Amino acid sequence: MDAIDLRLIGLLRDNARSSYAELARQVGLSAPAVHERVGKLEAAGTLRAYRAEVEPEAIGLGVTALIGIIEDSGADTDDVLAALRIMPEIESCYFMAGVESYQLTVRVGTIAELEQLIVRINRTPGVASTRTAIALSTKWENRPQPGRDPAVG
Amino acid sequence: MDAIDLRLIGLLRDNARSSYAELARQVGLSAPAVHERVGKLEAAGTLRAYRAEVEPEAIGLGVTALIGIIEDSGADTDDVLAALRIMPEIESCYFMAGVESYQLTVRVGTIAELEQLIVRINRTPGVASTRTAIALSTKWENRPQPGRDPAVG
DNA sequence: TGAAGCCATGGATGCCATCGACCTGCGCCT
DNA sequence: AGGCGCAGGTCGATGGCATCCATGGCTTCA
Repeated sequence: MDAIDLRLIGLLRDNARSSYAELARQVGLSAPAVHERVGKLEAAGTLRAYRAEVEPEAIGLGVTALIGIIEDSGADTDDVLAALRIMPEIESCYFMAGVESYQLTVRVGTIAELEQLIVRINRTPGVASTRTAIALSTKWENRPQPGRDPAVG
Repeated sequence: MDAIDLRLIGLLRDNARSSYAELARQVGLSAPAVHERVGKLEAAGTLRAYRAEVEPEAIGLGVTALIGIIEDSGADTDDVLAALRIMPEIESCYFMAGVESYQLTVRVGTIAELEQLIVRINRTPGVASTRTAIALSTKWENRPQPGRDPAVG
């Protein structure tokens, strides 16, 4: 992980469909060298995936909400997590410090679907209560931040 | 926007670096046809960007937190937003219904940096108070959800 | 029923991914 | 000090891919 790797990561975060030739021009190496570096970053798990970012409204997912979950005192966290994992509407799931054990980002088509989702989560064994906040608008999402050398950090 | 477009979007959300030839095989069309469809989806803004998903720890961003912001009663929302926008640590920013006007996802390297960021946000004119919750672990993030035809939704 | 437009097909062409061979600089061992 | 081995680079070749263009079919609307 050196400065060139960080630049490659930055370039791929800006445009994951860049060709290796293009990346090579940008960082001043040959295409095979870039190919090998990117392959190693993928193998190391640093580059996890390449994803298209889609306008949610265009695919019928116009409602975004954040849901906090308070667990029952005796809840089995693994069971709760497994139940959450199979709900496709849950885009992100963080295990949090604080009263609310989980914080979810969810995406559905309509307020009615959001209601059904909340009911389903509340019925999940181990879930004591939920707190939902609806996003009126998304100012920005998943904005890439320039990486730093973790050794320096 | 038909079923094939939705499948193309799904394939690109799973792997944004798929070649057009590969996409064509998956959906049963020719490569030029896929090329044209994807181009139109990009032009329409449905496909916004292609991004590499990076392990945050590997680029020195191991601390994730969610911050809620309560605005001053007389705050100019545009000014607050502009101040937030120039903070690179803020990965996502939603304008919310409820007491907390904004909900942020932030990513920093250390708890000390998180503290500095919170101070900076609290000092921003128009910000009355903030509430921060730290993510102990990320169960999953940005999991793609199968799209639906928005006309049906 | 006819015409027009949209869209897929198939071929051609130049660029790209990718493999193998070789080179170079550095650290280590003798 | 000198040579060995390795990590990581360039170069060249080749097969596949992106992309443009001309052609032809299907649908839709008058």
